[in-house]
Amino acid sequence: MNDGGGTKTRILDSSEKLFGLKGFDGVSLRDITADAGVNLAAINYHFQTKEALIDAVISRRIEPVNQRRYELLEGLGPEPTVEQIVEAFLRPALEKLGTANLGSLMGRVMANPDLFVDRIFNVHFAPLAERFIGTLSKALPDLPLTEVIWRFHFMIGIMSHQLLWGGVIERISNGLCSMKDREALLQRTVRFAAAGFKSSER
Amino acid sequence: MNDGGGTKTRILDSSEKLFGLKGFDGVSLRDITADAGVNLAAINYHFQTKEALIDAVISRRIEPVNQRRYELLEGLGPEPTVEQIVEAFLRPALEKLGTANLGSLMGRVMANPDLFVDRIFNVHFAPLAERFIGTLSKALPDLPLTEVIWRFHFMIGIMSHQLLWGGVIERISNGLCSMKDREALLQRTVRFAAAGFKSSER
DNA sequence: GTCTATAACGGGATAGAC
DNA sequence: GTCTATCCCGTTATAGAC
Repeated sequence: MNDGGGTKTRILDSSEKLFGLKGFDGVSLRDITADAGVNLAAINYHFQTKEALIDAVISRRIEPVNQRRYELLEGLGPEPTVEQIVEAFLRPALEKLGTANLGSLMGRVMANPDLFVDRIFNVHFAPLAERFIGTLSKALPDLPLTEVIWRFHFMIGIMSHQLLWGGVIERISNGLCSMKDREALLQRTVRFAAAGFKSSER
Repeated sequence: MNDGGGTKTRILDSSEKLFGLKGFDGVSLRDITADAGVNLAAINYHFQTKEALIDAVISRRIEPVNQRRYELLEGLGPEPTVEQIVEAFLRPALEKLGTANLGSLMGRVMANPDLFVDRIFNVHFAPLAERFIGTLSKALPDLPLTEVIWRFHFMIGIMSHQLLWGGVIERISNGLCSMKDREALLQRTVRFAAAGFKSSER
């Protein structure tokens, strides 16, 4: 249950949690009102439609994360290493999405390309992706742009999977892999992805 | 539309296609009957419930892929390289899942951990994962088992994302990245993942 | 095995009082 | 802004004729 903040915020918080847990189609507006302790009509009053609610839930979290990515990238100096660029991209996702169910929420977004490629990806991610791909290209001058883009997608795949499976990864690894130490997880991921980026083209 | 094979096969084929395109919750039994050209009651006759239909759709495709993975792994000889092991895992996914919408179907599975971790993952993937992780551990004797498992998950993430976003990746990269040359894509993915596996632990 | 018809239910959205 | 009550639609599943 969720009883902090105003009605609108409580709706967003509960939606975020439930969407992350069960997917967008898997959660009804009635599920949300029950969790948020608000009336069904309040959702339509504040957000008109379910689709608009979904967009509001996502946008509220994407922008701070991407803002932080820009900040970290710009704080790197003129000739950043691949490791630093990769970390600038991944750290905010683990930091800001680490609490609550934001991780699985973003995982749900990445898991629905057809649904979000126009509404979310092209709006919120495309400019950011271009910026990071450009910076990576400079740090990897021998790698063709096409190859950089592919590898950027590989990195996004690692991140999405981590966000989605974070909740069960400890269980299916018999307790060996824990998400608790986020800094260690980040460094582990950065090493893997950076090594991939720096590998020879053939 | 789909008009080959018997009723049961047509239902499976259409389900596979539509589930891949729109997700399990996003497709109604009526969508399936319309595409398959069969009657609504035929689904209940052959599969009883929607959940059982989903499981049947998935199981029909998972086992041949995993069988091929075992075959490739066993064909490698006593001391395979990391590249060879990674390729043995990834190739069947791209080969057998390359046609139709099998790719996005498997992506949907990987995108729903809570739904499938018990029904699918633990049943079909767990033994396979253990086998591959063991083989990778032998090829990477200095890497702790925990680290091998983490990196195995990173690889799965790359694969899942590729399966899910394959359909839109060409569009969002302005035509630069194409899924058409599957062999090139496979080699590109193997290089990236193998480099990640072989990177130093810290 | 395959159809029509329908039951039984839950979904999103809205009207209108307060 | 928040409530109750309700509309209307699509959903899964089933009954029963053929």
